[in-house]
Amino acid sequence: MFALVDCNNFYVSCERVFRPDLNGRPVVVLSNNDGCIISRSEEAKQLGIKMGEPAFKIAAFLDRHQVAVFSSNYVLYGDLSHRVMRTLGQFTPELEVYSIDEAFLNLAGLSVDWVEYAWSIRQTVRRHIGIPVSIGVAPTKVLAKVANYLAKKDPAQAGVCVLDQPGKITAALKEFDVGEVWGIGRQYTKLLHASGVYTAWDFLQLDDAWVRKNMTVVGLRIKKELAGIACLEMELLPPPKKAICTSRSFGEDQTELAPITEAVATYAARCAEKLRRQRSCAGMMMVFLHTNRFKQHEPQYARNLVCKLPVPTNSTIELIRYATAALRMIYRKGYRYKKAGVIVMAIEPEERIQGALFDRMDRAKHAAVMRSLDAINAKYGRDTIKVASQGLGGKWRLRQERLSPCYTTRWSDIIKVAAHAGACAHNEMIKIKKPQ
DNA sequence: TCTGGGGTCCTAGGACCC
DNA sequence: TCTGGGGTCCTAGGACCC
Repeated sequence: MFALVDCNNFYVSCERVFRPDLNGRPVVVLSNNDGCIISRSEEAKQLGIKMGEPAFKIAAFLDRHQVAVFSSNYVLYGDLSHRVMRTLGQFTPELEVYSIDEAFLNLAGLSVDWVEYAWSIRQTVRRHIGIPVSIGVAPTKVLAKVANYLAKKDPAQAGVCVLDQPGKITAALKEFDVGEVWGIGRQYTKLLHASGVYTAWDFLQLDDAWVRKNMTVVGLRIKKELAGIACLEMELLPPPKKAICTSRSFGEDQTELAPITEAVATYAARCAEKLRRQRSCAGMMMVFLHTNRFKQHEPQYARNLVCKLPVPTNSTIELIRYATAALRMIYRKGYRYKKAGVIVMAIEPEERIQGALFDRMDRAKHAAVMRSLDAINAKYGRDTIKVASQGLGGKWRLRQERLSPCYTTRWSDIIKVAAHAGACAHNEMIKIKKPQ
């Protein structure tokens, strides 16, 4: 049996952990640059606010309904996610962290009552971290996803759904929209509807050969999993990434090369950090730059440049050098740029890179410098030491006008609890003071 | 004024190898 | 009528996930 544990409205729930006054109120979290709605509380969903909606289009609506709006605070969400995962690890020998807010637990070998076990997981996470979760339990990962979906949607399930009997599974699949099945996206849904397939149960009745032909082996695997045959294994260690991308929209449109160079240097530095964290080097790099495609009346320009590096590297200094050189080659004056990014590819393990005969870089020295840089920044905070071309900040940086404090990761943001004189008279033992 | 960011897997077809 | 057999690597495009 597998359990899928999924945090409810995760980003919103993170914001509420330290703001209990927001419980029962509509709350939303915005994407980077305060662009789109990416997380909604139940109350916000009930108001009809849609996922992915651009915030500026519904600004007046949000105001009118007194919706609490937050910029995304990934430092906070990442930290709370770690804490949730650590707690989940106590309930299984095999934990797969599937995303920032989801994990699979392998329950094989446990002889427990599934419903009770799921309940205790739920209550423990709630008590330790303050985040509500939904739990689906079933014999395969895809079925666990189905169960999780039901746990979330059906209030009668109260956050837990166990599909452990063939009869229960069949009954669930007969009611289950095929488009909600994990791995079946918009295109396949369209295709299936055209073939008269509307529920997960209908899908199970299809011929294997048809599924294989029209939906590749991926579709076939989903079908087997729905039939209760486990094809997807637990992935206990995240495999190293094959490509790493760092890209951002600018806080404001940019026209000059200098600020864009700072941005691209910063993105390259982030890519280098990510490479070093997984102990690998990149052999190729792509830099891209484009204008705002939504502004159709303005001249549009989009270009990218791929370059092969002489020797695979994860040195911030070297990656910045190539990235800014590539940028100079694709930058054209006379456009209003919205976004740029750096992608590193052809990634190989650090200890297995192919040298070059005429390489004149002192790679050992770079590696030593990077180790120091990482150690200092880990201790004193990101970018305590950085390469000068990254700049000291500018209008290209993200707009984050409604950022919450980093309650759990920054000394100055930790909540202060102060006892007030005469508190008892006011029947108010403690008062929580919000940091600015 | 204003529209996110970061990934994976699979297939088909072409070029090439012995 | 028929044309050898067995491979790899790379790319572009399409699907999906959070």
